[in-house]
Amino acid sequence: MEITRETDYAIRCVLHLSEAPNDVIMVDEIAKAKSIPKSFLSKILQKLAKANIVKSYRGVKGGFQIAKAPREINLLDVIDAIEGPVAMNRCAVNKKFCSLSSNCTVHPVWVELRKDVEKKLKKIDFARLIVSKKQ
Amino acid sequence: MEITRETDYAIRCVLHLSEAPNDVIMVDEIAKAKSIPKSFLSKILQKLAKANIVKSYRGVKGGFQIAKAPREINLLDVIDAIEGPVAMNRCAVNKKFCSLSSNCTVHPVWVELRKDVEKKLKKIDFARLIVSKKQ
DNA sequence: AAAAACTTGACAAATTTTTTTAAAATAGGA
DNA sequence: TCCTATTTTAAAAAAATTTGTCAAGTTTTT
Repeated sequence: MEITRETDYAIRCVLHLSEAPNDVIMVDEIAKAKSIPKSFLSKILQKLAKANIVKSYRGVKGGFQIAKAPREINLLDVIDAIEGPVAMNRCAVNKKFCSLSSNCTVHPVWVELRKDVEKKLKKIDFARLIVSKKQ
Repeated sequence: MEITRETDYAIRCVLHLSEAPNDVIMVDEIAKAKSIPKSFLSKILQKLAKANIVKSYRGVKGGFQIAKAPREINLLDVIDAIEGPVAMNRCAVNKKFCSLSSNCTVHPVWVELRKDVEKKLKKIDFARLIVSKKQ
């Protein structure tokens, strides 16, 4: 029941960009600052760009920049961008995965737990994560 | 952020055994009843046995039986037995995995979320899961 | 035109999950 | 007691997923 390495990297990356919202930063710099394999990070940034969390600029002087105010981005946004919908069990997203379907008494537990976790993750925005760093 | 297939199987299995606490049931029967690959289930049952959630009997007339009252076993017990300590991020269990260690502002979020999820899972015992089935 | 930097897709390595196979143990009967 | 069918146990193999790499292509600035 863990987030993946990829998601962890994505969060670090958004954190880095959030700390300098006005700067366009190269993949290489983020990779070094946050100890993330560069080519893997490139891919992650693509997903974040598609989710409109970061903007990309190509060519010389290119790089990535946060696409909106850090307080407008929360942990759930990033996790969703990378992993897709959060679920504890695949059947909590799509019931066809639940071979026992209708009479599965555990199913509702996953659904509720999922809602709970989502609610919590939505509360943590990146402005807050930066602030707590400065303390 | 999902539980594994293995954990899902383990829960179904404990559920099956909880429904007949006085019976010793063969792997094969559980496997068929709950749509779990038989040999994979064997492995899962070993882990459950080590965690003292089920008892095993070998030889002819052998099989598995629930080791304590269903109300004494909760979802967290089973997940812990299979996956080890629940964490959202590996660094929430052991800080040495967190390359950014001391100044990682996300770390406390995982720790708290973990506590939350554990608390919820601990509340769901198998007596309850059976009851809701009968309704 | 050349250099710098992102984009994309294919591929490879590592890890985890699932399945298969062979070994060990036991109840029960000859 | 000893054999055998039955069942668990354990190790190994296969499949799937995750993580990481690389190279060719595209865009932008100088």
